[in-house]
Amino acid sequence: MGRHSGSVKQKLRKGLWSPEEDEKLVKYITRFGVGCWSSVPQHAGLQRCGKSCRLRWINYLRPDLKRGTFSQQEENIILDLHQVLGNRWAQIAAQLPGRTDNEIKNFWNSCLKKKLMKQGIDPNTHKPITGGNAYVNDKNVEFMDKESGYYPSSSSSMPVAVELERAFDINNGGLMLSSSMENGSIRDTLLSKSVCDPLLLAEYHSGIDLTGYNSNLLAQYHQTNYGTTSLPSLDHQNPEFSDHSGSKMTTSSLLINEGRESSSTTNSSNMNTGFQSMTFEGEMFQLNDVNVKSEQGCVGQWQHHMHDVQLNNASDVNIYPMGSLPGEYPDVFHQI
DNA sequence: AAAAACTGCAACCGCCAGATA
DNA sequence: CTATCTGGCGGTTGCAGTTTT
Repeated sequence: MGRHSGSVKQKLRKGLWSPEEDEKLVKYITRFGVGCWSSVPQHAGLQRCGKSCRLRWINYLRPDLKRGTFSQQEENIILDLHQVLGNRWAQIAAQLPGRTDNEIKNFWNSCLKKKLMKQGIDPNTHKPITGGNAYVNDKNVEFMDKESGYYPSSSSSMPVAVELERAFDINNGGLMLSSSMENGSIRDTLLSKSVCDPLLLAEYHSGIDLTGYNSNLLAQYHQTNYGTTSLPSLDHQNPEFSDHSGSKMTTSSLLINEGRESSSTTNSSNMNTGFQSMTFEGEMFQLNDVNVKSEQGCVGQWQHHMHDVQLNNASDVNIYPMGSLPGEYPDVFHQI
């Protein structure tokens, strides 16, 4: 196989890089750029394998590395993305400019993992470790890090998957976090969809930028994945709504007051629940499924399946993106 | 003060997929 | 089509520095 291949049997150096070696590598890459790594050691005068040179450059010598401690925002992004992507460090690193997969992996293993466990959250599943169910209302505080403000009860920066998970576990009008997997993990749910845009979800939800699609982070994501920073307008989205019989809603616009329980269509009180439901004309609506497809980098379609509800006339209901408040983002979704 | 335990992180290892001969 | 090469990735190790006993 290709591993450790090469005719040169001369002894290669291992272990930590010396400043002299770093200098040689930097000089070479600066002058000739990154190309065939297997030939770099020979040309740069290094007693290392090409793989080692590559790693040293990518993880340490590259000039665009940020280094230093992770910011709270970076930490939140890692947590959100890990929840969706799992240990796909390279993919996570792609969303964090100046950070390497190795750095993020180390940060996760040495810090975030422990932090989550301290909060009673299983770092693998991102679900509460404690047995049985835990009510979210008020009591969810015990799973939060009050100091860092992560998982606040207002849900404004709660990881999207947690929030969505909550949406799946509604019981007798009370919201529950379930430690069982009977409803499937959010990760499974999202990954089972045709295309998923996790960063979009994370950012969309987090309230980093209420205009959602315009942040640099997302622009970079789209540049990386779709070769363009031109971001779609929310106005172009075409959600479809149907009841579980499959018939389309006839509403001109339908409000799913994301992340909050609404006591009326225009009033978003009861902010503590953080699940996706609403009350309209005295009836409670809940989301049982969220299907997020991505077409050319945008959410092309949301599909919300309602249960036990026949919604015939809800023309005065609107839809808001996660994290926004009614009035801040009116009429971004239109019925098709 | 010394030894042990812990922590953070750089680097290595083995596997894999895609490219190329 | 097969074998080989290469780069990329995630898991793991080893070591230096720090903290605790």
